[in-house]
Amino acid sequence: MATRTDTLTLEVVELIGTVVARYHEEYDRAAAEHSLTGAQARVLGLLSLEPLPMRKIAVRLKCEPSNVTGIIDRLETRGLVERRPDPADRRVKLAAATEKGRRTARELRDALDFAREPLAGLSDAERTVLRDLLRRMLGEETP
Amino acid sequence: MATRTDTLTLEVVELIGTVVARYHEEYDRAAAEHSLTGAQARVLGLLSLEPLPMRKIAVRLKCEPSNVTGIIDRLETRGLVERRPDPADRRVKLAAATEKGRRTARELRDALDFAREPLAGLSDAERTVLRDLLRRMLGEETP
DNA sequence: TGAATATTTCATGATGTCAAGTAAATCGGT
DNA sequence: ACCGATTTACTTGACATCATGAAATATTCA
Repeated sequence: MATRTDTLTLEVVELIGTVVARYHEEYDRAAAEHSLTGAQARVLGLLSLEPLPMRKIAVRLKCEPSNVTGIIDRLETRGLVERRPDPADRRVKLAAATEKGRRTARELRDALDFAREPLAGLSDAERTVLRDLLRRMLGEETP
Repeated sequence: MATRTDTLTLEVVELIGTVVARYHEEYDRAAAEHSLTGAQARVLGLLSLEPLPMRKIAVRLKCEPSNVTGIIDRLETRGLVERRPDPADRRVKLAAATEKGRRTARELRDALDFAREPLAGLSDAERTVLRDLLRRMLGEETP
């Protein structure tokens, strides 16, 4: 592969590493302000959009379902999430954000300036270019 | 801030989220192939470049020094890392990759195709643009 | 000598895996 | 349509890793 070790590629790889690190710092910082861990914040964010069965949360998180049990337990203890039965399947438990949970998720989103604030330094045209390059890098087609 | 909620910005933010997720998948997968955790692989990568005092590892990882003790313990048990005294300061212990550790780190690096392989779809000019946009996003100046 | 620094140990909690267990749905053969 | 076997969803328990914070030890520095 011709692109493996040239300086330019390595530079981009390194920059992406920095982006990843910066992203996590911001995310964990915002979560910690609400006394949440990164995993809890992530799940709360998912559930603020729609209730989900435990199993689907595990798929989204790419972890074992047994792990989700604990995360939901801790969010439920704090009144941010509740378990509901699924009327269509009695095996399933739906985890749903409470009103308090949705409020927290909204505050969390607003605090997540990581990619918004630094992006302000780029013009619209530049952001468009960046978007398209990232899309192609991720293997999506530009629609 | 004018850039907070426009569609373009949110798209870019989402793409960056995807990049972060993809990066971790690749990293953890590559680490797991050598029976290493993400944290262990990261530390081993650092130490394959140069020996470091425990304290500096903690700074790089942005965690408590007491945490590093355990990570180095586990790498040392597997013969990938060794602790050496610092001749200049007897309080300090230098963690250094062993020959086996350096070999593992090299294999790990070679397996880390995350950002290299997908980058192959971009031309040199595009990669240059991407590099410069990422740099500016991260607040570095283009030298 | 006294304060600061580097590391470790211990207690604790969150996250992750895996194996086993319970409950409910679904499938296949009669 | 029925019933036993399998699959699916979730929880529990045991265990490893990662992370923090407080306290202990050893060494350096002012």
